[in-house]
Amino acid sequence: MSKEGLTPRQQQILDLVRNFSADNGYPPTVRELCQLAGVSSPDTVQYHLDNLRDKGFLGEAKGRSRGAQIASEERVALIPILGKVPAGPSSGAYAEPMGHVPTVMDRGDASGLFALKIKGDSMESTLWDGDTVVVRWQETASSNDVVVVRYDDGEATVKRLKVKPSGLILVPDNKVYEPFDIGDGRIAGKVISLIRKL
Amino acid sequence: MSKEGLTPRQQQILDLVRNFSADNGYPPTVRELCQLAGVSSPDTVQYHLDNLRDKGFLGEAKGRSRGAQIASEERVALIPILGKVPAGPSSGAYAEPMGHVPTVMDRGDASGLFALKIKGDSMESTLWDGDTVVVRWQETASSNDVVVVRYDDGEATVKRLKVKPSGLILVPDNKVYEPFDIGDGRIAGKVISLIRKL
DNA sequence: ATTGACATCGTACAAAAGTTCGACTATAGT
DNA sequence: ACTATAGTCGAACTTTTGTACGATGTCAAT
Repeated sequence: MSKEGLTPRQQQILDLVRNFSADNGYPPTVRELCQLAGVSSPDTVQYHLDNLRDKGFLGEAKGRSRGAQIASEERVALIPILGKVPAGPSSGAYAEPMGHVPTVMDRGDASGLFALKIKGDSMESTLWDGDTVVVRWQETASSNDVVVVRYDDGEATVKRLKVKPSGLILVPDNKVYEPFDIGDGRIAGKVISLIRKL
Repeated sequence: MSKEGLTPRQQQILDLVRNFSADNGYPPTVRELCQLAGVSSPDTVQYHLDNLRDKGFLGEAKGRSRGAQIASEERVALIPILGKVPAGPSSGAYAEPMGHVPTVMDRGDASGLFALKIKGDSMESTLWDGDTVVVRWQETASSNDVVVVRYDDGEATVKRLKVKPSGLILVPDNKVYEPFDIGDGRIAGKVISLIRKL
């Protein structure tokens, strides 16, 4: 549990696991690690693996093949990039999205997340054309949150939310555009993160 | 090779592999997929796996346990977040970084990449305090590239580069600060991508 | 009616892989 | 000297796991 004080050997084994996983897409076996680390006995590696698990650097997958998986805080989920905003979190079971965005699974799982490509300049200075945003499914949000709003015709838009007594207002960060009432739109999610290629 | 025309069943199996991998940190075994897909014969799953490999959706790891790894274009590498810019790409063998940033391995591997946390407002409007940037190790860059410059005392800075006949100029995007000569600094890398939590 | 793609089944087998055991070495602290 | 920690070894054992085989069923097109 300590998360502190890895011996040099443990550090090395952990790095080996990380690199192997990144290179191959799956963790190494005990014996593959033997080779990589230059030791001859599987038990030697197993010994270090057990310690790394105890300290929380590896997930609890003892007994399974290639069970030397990196701990979940460091693990990564691929969240789908949706072209349009679909009906809801549970939809689109087997539909192929535009691509995937890797996200660290900091707090629990990533099943409530999706990504969108930004088109247009209505949120300019905050969000640029071509940016990718990560969105969490939620039907309510607070003032100044950047939200995804879905309309019945399937169209979706990303705007900054203002909660007024009169109702919900959507304001484009780009001053060239005018704020407008949400109308029959509904909040689909909140933008929590931005990825931009420079 | 076609990458097109997945049958519904193949689509489902592929999704199962993706979800399992994201949940567990390693791909499923043939028999685990049997359960997930609701079929009883390992050969049925194997049959679909072979097809998915042929079409390029899965990597070539036939014969190995848990060899149903997602194709490398969709795979992810964890690149280290370095507090300070170290000596070079080959350094810091077993040093533990501040954290990791997931990145899709679009073009080959991600070993030439690292990440930095932005501090200060000198690049404001482009880069905000707290942003994480992904940097590719390289010692040269072009005008208008955002670069990481390293000084002999170990200090590093992120600025926009201007190549002038008189030499290299570093210009902060924030107009409050003045451009200055690179001095004895050297280019360590180029900022290629930006990740911002909102 | 027949062909071909798609999909499945159950069984069997050989290789891969996690685990365990007892013993051993080296180092540092008490 | 004694002891605890870290690390290693090699062999044996038990599952797990990928693979192969032969047979069957469905459905659409020819």
